[in-house]
Amino acid sequence: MSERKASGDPGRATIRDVAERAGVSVASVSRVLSGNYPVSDELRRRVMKVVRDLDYVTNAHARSLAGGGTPTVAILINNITGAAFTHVAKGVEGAASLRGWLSLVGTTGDDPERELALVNLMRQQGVAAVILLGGAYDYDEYQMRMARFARSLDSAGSHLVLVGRPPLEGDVPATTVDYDNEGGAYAMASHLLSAGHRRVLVLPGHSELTTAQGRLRGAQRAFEAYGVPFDPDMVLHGPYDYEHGYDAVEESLRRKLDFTAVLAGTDVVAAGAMQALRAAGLRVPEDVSIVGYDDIPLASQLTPQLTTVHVPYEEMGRVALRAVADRRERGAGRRKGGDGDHLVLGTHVVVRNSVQPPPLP
Amino acid sequence: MSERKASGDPGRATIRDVAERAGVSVASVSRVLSGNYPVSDELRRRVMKVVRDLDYVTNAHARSLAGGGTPTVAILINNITGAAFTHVAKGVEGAASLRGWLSLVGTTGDDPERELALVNLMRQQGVAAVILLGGAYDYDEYQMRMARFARSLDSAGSHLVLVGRPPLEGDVPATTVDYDNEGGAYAMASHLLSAGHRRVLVLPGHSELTTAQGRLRGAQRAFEAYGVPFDPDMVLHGPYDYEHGYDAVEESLRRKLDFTAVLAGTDVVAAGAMQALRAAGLRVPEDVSIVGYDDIPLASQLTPQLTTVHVPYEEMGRVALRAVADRRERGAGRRKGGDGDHLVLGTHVVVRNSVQPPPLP
DNA sequence: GCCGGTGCTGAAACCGTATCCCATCGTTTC
DNA sequence: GAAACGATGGGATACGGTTTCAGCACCGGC
Repeated sequence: MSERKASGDPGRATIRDVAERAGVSVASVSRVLSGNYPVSDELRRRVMKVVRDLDYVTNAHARSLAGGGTPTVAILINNITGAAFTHVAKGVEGAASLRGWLSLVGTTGDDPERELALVNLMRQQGVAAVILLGGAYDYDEYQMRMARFARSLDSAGSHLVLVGRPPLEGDVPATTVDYDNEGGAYAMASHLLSAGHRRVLVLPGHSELTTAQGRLRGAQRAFEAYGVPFDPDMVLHGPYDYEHGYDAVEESLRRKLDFTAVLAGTDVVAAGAMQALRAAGLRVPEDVSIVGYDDIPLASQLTPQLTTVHVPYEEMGRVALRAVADRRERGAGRRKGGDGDHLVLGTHVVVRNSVQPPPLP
Repeated sequence: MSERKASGDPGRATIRDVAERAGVSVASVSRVLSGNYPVSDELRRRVMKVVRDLDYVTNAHARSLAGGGTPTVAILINNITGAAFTHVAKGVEGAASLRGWLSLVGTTGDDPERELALVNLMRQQGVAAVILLGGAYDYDEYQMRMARFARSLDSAGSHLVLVGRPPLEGDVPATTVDYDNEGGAYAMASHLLSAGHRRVLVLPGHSELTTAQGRLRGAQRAFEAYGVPFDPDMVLHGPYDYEHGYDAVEESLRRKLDFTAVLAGTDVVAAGAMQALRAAGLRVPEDVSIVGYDDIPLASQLTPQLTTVHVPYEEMGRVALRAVADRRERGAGRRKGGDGDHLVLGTHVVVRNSVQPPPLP
């Protein structure tokens, strides 16, 4: 019948196939499908029947090349099995699909090379925005690297969004969605101090990670506010994982450090710490109190349930996507820094059962 | 200079801009960038310089429209914050990016409507494969629905991969990557039985979920093999979450059910069960033993560490992607069912500290 | 010195869709 | 009854690349 292709047609059906079979023009099919142009009922019926018969779907690449197309956002995350930031991804994804947007997910595995490659890949895809999730390492290079990303994406009509990282300095075209990291740590430490604890083991995280730095600062400020001396020897840095929590507490006990509470940088770290205390025969919270940070589901599943800082991760994801959508609607207009490009969400302490006043000596 | 665009060029640079500025043809730029055709060093240098100056990246849509383009796989998952199947996603993503492939992630939220919409969306994107993650509900409709997906994707040059679901019946163009679900449950139950337990509370999961059905069958077979009567009253169905584990055990204790062990359908369910036992003043494993399923990180972070069934989730993801890549390389040739389109990976029991012989009466 | 390669480059033809612009046809208005 | 008009349909072009095909320059061999 058709001279373009043999009957055993292997590839997918095109809009031309539909037009031909329905006996109408290609333009009409396009109009029926996108529905942004008046079409007679008769034509619509004819076209839709063929569309169903052929199980036709439009080619998204061709569509977006021709100007249409569904907007897409890229989510770049360190580790998709990680606890906290997958909730941000969920928030972004949910908000995106609510608007009919698509989301691409890439994992960087903490590798700057891979991060660069992914940003470029996403730029090729013409994404509406690249959303970078998770705390960053505060190397000197970080600012420059991100600034380069931001400008590069911006000049390609895209946009960089940083979630859970510190904002970029200077006049860089990027949006930051942040939470009150330091404030949460301040409140959490205050909670311990007001319960009477004075000797606190602090496990803020990796010393070069921006979130760890903020959490440590918050804790220090709380100590100052309470007039309690802050002992640097009680601070143990390390990764945000279970093993670090376990090892740090084990080590501290071995070194006979004197503490009545543990301020963990993360709920997972707190879980490890709790396990180590228990292995040493200490009770939580009767002998030692523990607090975490993040308020992931695990926090309420531990025994005892963990007092921790709630971070609105999913909300942050939604906010990030809204920021992208907003800026796209009003034409990415004037920026000039400081505008609405740094959004900070609040945190708060969730009191559960892992804190008690310290035991009498 | 150029008559095509004004100097304030807002959009991204095109290959034509590069060609013009380098004083060469569009074809040459394309050849330099894709590198699949001989080009003189001089030309390459000239082009690459302009590419760097303009920070140019090729338009992925145009590229894939013209035939080239990087292959993309779609990962469809119920809940990106879920525990087990995110590891599959990680496996897929890792294997994909190792080959330079891209991965799209969509979440279905257990909604068949959304699943349908996403499959169509992915079909529009021209993905190499759609990988569906997680157990399925065994409604009558399931087989037909999946078969339709499979054929639809197949005819569009794509492919359906089911991970952690039962394979489709009949001659359907789909690949299934599965694990020995029933075998794992059999081994796990045997472990409890051989420790001397006879009264076991079984929390297999939602009764219509295929994975739950398999786990229940495996347990039953083990009881039969040991000649131990299987009491249906000791089976409590429910979702795979912490709350269900907690509530089921609480309820069982209230009803004064007599049991010395809990066989949970999931590590998370086991965690909930453990918490409930402890809340009732029972010790694990001295008074009651508990086992889980999945071997997610949580399992080794509980106190006591959980004896469970290891499922090679991440490996399954890698295997799924390899299957897609293989079939694409050898041209998706002959199928005719049964070929290599059902891959089963093994499971094994991981013995930790949550099982002891039952206490003497 | 001429002819046939060889090695690279350029022009043009697509890929599949959206949309601008024009043609057509049935109505309404004077 | 003619002209103007609104409502639709069709043809052509653009989107940004890849790839085929042809062409040009330069080379060696006879």
